[in-house]
Amino acid sequence: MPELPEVETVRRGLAPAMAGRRVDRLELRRADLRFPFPPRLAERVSGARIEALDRRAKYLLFHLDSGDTVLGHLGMSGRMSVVDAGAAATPGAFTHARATLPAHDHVVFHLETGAQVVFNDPRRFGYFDLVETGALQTSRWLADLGPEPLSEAFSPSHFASAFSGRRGPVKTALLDQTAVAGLGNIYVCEALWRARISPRRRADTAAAGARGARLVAAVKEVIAEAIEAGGSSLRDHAKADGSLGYFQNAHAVYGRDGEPCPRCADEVALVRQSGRSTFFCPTCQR
DNA sequence: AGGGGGACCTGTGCGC
DNA sequence: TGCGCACAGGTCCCCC
Repeated sequence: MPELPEVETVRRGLAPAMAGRRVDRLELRRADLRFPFPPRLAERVSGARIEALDRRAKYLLFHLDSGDTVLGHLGMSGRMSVVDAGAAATPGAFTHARATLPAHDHVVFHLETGAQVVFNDPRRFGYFDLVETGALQTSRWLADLGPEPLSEAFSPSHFASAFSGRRGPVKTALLDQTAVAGLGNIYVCEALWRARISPRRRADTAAAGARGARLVAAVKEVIAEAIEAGGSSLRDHAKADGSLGYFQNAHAVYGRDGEPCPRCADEVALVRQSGRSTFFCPTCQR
């Protein structure tokens, strides 16, 4: 599920249920996810009020009135769903409303309203940490991130200098979160297609001059449109209420190998770069 | 420093 | 119908 647009979609879905609410109890149903939970996490969150929900790159940030922030990452298969007070009171409705296996419900925020926010993650690549809000930007999670793609800081000049001297393929470089943060496999493939740049092109030449400006613009467009669409729902739901995003219908190349390129009608190709699938049109991406 | 590969997990879909 | 393999939206760590 989770690249920046999916995480932003989750944030928007959770905010009405969580912002301004007190957490009666944080329930941890196992000792760890990808990493061990920080010491006394449940005690330090239970009883605190969530002042605001924020997002940085693919991280969810739950700012507490205690001065701490819960930082969460969804990994590959993590999702967060709101189960409202009525449904939570009815065991059958509880699981039915979310269409996920309760076996992988690892963390539950029990809110003062009676609503529950459930973190479900079959693969357990997701994780939570607790960081002093004032130290967030320098924390190990956020310190090295590049700018948000939709910010002015992600400009052609920033991009060109961030990739200067990088001779590896631009596809791989874009997945590295230090030049621009929040992109993953789907949106990198889609942005390169829009910019008509080959994923195999050297990063430094892809990010320079007119090409670089095209790529920056393409990244911004793709990310903005995907957020607007509620993200991409590939094999499960993206949204906090269990409904589907629909940006997957707008994918030009991702997951469409063998289909005609929407621009030139030649066949979309699938190659492997650094162990990950890359979809692109070899004819109109150069 | 940059780049590649393996590791971490479970679920699913496909070919035989 | 069943089995085994490849693959999945991420990123961390080790190695060259």
